[in-house]
Amino acid sequence: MSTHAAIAANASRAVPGYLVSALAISPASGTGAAIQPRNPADPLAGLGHTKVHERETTVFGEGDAAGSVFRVLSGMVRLYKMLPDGRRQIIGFLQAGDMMGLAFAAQYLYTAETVTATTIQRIPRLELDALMDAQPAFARKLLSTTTSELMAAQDQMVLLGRKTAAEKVASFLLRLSDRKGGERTIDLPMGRSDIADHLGLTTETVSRTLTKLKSGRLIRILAGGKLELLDRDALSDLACGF
Amino acid sequence: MSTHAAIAANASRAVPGYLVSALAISPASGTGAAIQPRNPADPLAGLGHTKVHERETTVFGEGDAAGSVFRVLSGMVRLYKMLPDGRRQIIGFLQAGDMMGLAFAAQYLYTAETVTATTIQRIPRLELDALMDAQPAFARKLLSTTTSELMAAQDQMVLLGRKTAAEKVASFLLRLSDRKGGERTIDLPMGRSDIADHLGLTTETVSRTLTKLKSGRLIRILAGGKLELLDRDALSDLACGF
DNA sequence: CGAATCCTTGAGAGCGGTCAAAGGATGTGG
DNA sequence: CCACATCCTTTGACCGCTCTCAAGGATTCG
Repeated sequence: MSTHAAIAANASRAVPGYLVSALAISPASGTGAAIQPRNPADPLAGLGHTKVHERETTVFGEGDAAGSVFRVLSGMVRLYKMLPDGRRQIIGFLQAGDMMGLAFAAQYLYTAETVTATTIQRIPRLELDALMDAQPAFARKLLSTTTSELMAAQDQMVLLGRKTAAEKVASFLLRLSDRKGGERTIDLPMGRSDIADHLGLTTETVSRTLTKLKSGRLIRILAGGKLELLDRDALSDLACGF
Repeated sequence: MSTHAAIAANASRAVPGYLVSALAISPASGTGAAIQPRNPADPLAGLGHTKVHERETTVFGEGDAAGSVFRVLSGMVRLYKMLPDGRRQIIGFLQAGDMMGLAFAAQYLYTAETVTATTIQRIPRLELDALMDAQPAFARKLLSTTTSELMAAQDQMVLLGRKTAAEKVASFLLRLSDRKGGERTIDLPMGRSDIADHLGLTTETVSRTLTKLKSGRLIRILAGGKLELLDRDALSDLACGF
């Protein structure tokens, strides 16, 4: 019951991640805090094996045989699909608490790469299945979380299909902020080309748009890949509701 | 009980939520065949209430209180989200077997309108919850279907973010065909502006692109909103794998 | 500290959007 | 059953947002 309430609360985040197949089990998700590997309230705690991956390395590739699901405990991961000629679409950025590889398919349908050094829990499918059998409530939890991801994916469709470059970038920054609980200062550990491939733009357009937001005093770009939101209301207007 | 917890938590959303998922429960989906209301192999058979909706009518609107989920038994429905200034993104077109309104949110996150006259089964959330409690396998089935929807949503992100107009239209036509089991002749009951708002284009661009495909002998436009795929291989090359 | 990588900025081009109007299809009333 | 009105589609001309190509500058990492 308390577990269910917690999940429902996560599922109802005003602006959940833009991640895919991402499962935010822990209420600490998104605050930058890492998931604790051994938490009695976490059904996945202790399952599988946990490993630290270096920055800019591949966790699994599109088309690889899919035997496990993964959960990010700390750090950041990007998921993407590529067209034959190299065009790339980043499906989402995963942070602490998010899951990936959940599809019921024989192969992974996207590539997962670390952006920063990342701690990842690898859980064999069989263990996850066993957990769902043992705890039917867990299967419902997974359903709820997957549905939230689907909602986020639909928001992303609106962004990609109908928003201008400035609206896309503003939406992206606000999402990152909301994910950190609405903080003014956010991390941008990923490069401009990652942002571009997530928003359906080019690196040049992302850079130009950020410069424009900076000139308009809506944001301030800080050292170390950080960024401060100076005028959240103006950004929100620009974003057209994420 | 679990339902109560979910609803209470959802009611506390700071921002009206966004949408939901579409699922294909029936293997007969997309063949044009209608779902049978009383099929012993269908766990949803006989649940809720079934009604025929006229063409171009609203089933539910974004923001409406969400008390039921719906399943399309025959006909076609479009799901869309709108930006404040009227820009529209069609999330998807639903056919026989597809479900909508599945999000665990207090409000529907998108609008559902019929394209053609459509038979729709309305199932109260409480009945669906009861079914999941009674048949854990059904919850797993819903999870599997929702995951498939998520994969489709990710393909759509690639389409919207990285494909050209011609690639978008070719992908769209091939998807419709595949949904009908790969038939050469497909139905296009929706208007050009519906297609445009699904692909992130304008009606003019959709029209021009179809004309170009017609000139290139890749397709043939038939009377009554039908279309024939003349060169599936060429379309497939164009589409870059959907 | 040095070198590679990434970011920013500029100039110009092109794809798709906008505006406009003619051509067809659909549906309704006479 | 036909005439007319309305809506949708198609086509054309032009525009502008974003992309492409290019180069200088900043940052990061080994």
